[in-house]
Amino acid sequence: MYSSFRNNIEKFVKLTDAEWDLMVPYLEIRKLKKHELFAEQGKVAGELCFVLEGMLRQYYMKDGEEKTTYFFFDNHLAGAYFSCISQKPSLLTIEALSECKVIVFPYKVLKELFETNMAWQTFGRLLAEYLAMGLEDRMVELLILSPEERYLELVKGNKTKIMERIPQHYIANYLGLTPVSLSRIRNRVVKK
Amino acid sequence: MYSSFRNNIEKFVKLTDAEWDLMVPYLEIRKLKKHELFAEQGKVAGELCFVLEGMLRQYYMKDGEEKTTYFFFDNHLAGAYFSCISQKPSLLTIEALSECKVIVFPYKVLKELFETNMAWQTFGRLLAEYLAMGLEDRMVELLILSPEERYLELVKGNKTKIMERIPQHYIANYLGLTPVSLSRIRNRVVKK
DNA sequence: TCAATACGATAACATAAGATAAGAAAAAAG
DNA sequence: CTTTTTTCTTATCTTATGTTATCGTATTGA
Repeated sequence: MYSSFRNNIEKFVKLTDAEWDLMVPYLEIRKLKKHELFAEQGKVAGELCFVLEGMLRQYYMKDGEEKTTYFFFDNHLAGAYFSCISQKPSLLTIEALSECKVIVFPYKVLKELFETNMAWQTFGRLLAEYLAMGLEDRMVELLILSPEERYLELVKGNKTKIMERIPQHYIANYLGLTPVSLSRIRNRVVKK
Repeated sequence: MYSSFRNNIEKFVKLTDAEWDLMVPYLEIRKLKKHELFAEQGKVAGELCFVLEGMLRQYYMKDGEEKTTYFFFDNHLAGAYFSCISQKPSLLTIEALSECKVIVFPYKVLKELFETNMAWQTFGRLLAEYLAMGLEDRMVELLILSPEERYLELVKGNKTKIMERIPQHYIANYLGLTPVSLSRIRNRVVKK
C-alpha cells in the first residue's frame, strides 16, 4: 500500500527497513472529494501528503481571484511545504481537482526524522534541492519565454494527456496569462 | 577573515569549532575583476563562493541575448548551485558586476561534509529550503503581479540603494520586461 | 585626454494582452 | 432527462508591451 511512496523517497536516498519503519506508524490513507481542501490560506499547515490517485492544484488569492500556480499529480508529494517549514500561515490553498487518494503524514514527524536520522536528513536536503531546481526552471521560463512560447513548452511536455483534463483557465494562470489570452494563443498556434 | 561566512552559515545551523574547521582548509579568498566570470554556461560548475564585497549577476542566453535573472550581493552565497548538484553543464553564467572579493570553495568538499556530518547535512537541507522559498516567492510574483506591480515591489524593498548602482537593463530582465518597458514604467510611476 | 562604447529616455509603430460581454458547448447537479 | 452551472471561444475595445531607431549623456578604455 505504501510501497509507491517508499519507492519515490528512495529515488532520493535508500532507506533500510528500520529507517522506513520509523515513518510508517504515522502514515494515514485519506480520500479527498473533488473540491476538498488539503491546505488552506491563512492556516499554518501541519500535514503533507503523497498522491496515490487524482490530482490537486495550488492557488493564491489576488484581488479576490484564485490564481492557480501549481498542479500535483499522482506519485508526487503535495502540501504547503513552506508553511510547514516556516510555521507561518500559508499563503496558498491546495484543492483536490478530482477525487483523490493520498497518504497523509504530519510534517512534525518528518522534521523529527530529519533531525535524528542521517538518511532522512539527506532525503530532506535532496528533496529541497529537487524542489528548488524545479522552481528555478519555472522561474526562468517565466522570465525569458513569451506567453506563447510557454504554452508551446507545456504542450511539448509529457503531461499533455493529464493537462487535457484540467480546466483551461487553471492552466492559463499556471502559465501567467488570462484564460481569454490562452484561448487566443491556442487558436493562433493551431493555425500555424 | 572567514567569520562573516561562518556567521552566515550559523544563521541556519550552529557549528562546533571542530565542524567549522572541517571546511576552513578548503576556503580560498579570490578577487574578481569587473566582468570576470565565476561560472559559465556550458561548463560543469565545481565551485561556489561567498560574497565578501561587490556584486554579481546571473544570466541565461536566449536568442543571442543575455537575460539577467538574479543578483548576488555581499554576505550571500553565489554560484551555479544546480550545476554543482547535478554535475550537468550550467545553463547560466555568473559575472562580476563590480570588483568582487569572494571566498571560494569546491562543491565537492561541501558535499563530502553533507554526507559525513549531521550538522552540515542539516545546513544543506536548510539552505536548499531557503533557496526554494525564495524562488517560490519570485515565481508567484511573476505569475500574479503585473510588470508595474513587480517594479513597485522592487523599489519598496530594502535593496533600493544597491539597485541604483545596477544598470537598468539588467533590472528590466530581472523583472521579466524589456529595458524600454521599464523606462516607461518608471516614467509612469513618477507622474502618479 | 580623446574616442569608443554603453546606457537611458523617448518616439513611432506593430503586436499582443487585459477587460468585458455574449453565446455556444460541455459538464455537473438535481 | 432536464436544468443549471461551468467552461471555452469569439468579438470589441482599450491599454501595455515589444521592436526598432534616434539622441544626448555617462562611462570606459586606450
